[in-house]
Amino acid sequence: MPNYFSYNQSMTTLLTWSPTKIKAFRQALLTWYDANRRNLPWRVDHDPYHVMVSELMLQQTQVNTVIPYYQRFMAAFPTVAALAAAPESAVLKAWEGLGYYSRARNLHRAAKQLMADYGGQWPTTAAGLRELAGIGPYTAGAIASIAFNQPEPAIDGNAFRVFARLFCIDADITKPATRQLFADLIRQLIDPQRPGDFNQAVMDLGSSYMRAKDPDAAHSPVAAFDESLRTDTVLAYPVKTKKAKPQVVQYFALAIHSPAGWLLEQRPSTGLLANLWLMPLVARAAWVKQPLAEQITLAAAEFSQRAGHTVTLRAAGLPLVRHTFTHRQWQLTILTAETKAFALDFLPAQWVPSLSATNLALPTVQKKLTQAIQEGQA
DNA sequence: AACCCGTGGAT
DNA sequence: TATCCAAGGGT
Repeated sequence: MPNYFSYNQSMTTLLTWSPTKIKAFRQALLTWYDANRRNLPWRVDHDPYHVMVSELMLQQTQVNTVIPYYQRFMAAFPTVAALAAAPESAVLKAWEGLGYYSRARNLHRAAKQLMADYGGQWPTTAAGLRELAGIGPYTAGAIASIAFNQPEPAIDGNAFRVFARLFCIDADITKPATRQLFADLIRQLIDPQRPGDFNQAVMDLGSSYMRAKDPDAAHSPVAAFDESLRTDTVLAYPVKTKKAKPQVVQYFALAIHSPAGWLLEQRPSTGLLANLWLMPLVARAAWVKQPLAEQITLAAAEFSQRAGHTVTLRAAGLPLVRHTFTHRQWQLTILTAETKAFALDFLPAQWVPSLSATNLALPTVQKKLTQAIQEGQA
């Protein structure tokens, strides 16, 4: 069966719907949305700051996960000006546990841009919004349409899935070039009177009747427009290539304790968990074939050199801590050291009296380490 | 273009 | 348990 769209064809000539059908689609979608829209904390108004914070948090993150973070973030940073004035450490602490921490740093950067470069005046077009840190094609379209009533598509995973099914589009949505295909289509479908509601309705549709797993396309408000339903191919869309498995990396995690507390090291300002705080790690890859006792001696030597202070490390006898990121799985073997409170002149590090009550932003993997250590002490 | 960047829920 | 995935952006 031929698809309505193929990878190298122009969308303009392939939208087979009549103007009448397009209007009927908009009405079916928006009527359903008006009666069934989710009540979400960032939907109480169309304030661009509220939209921006919610959209950044919602990138690759589920709605239910975001809600409490959004509430706390708004309480801590009620306005763009407040966010711009805050230290990055406070912003990261508010983001702690939400993941993809570059989003928090970009959001902070965008707030500073708005205050410093734009005099607090928001750009109101998608192209203008794209100049702000952390705002890509999706988020620019979302803010432009929701906050500024611009007829811009907001093409997230929901929109890809919804329109791939409605039109049986088999282009691979993981390929950047495919976005243009969908954008050309959605620009013709979007309701020029209510673009923000149109985009949000597509998202609500994509998280309910047209969800990825266990959809209920037959009862969707746009079932009559759904070519994949008509051809019984709903689950064939969208087409996407699979992700690679995360690679395993082994480290020693150093639980170094002194009268001043536990030692936490700040991660580098780029890369994984940038600027967050974590017990010092020592890579084991170069030593994997050596006996454990030898590895511990080598790890102590390496860390002592880094810290400018000699420590003696011991196996803690605690369970291996595993933590999986998008592209890596860490396997952490905890080593312990009891030491005096040496000066931290050579490490971006701090002594913290309590691992569970600190103003430093801790990634989830550190919380797993903390839990393993506390259970070992109990 | 291909790869990097977190986390928790669902199955 | 393993896998997928959820309102993507940066480089």
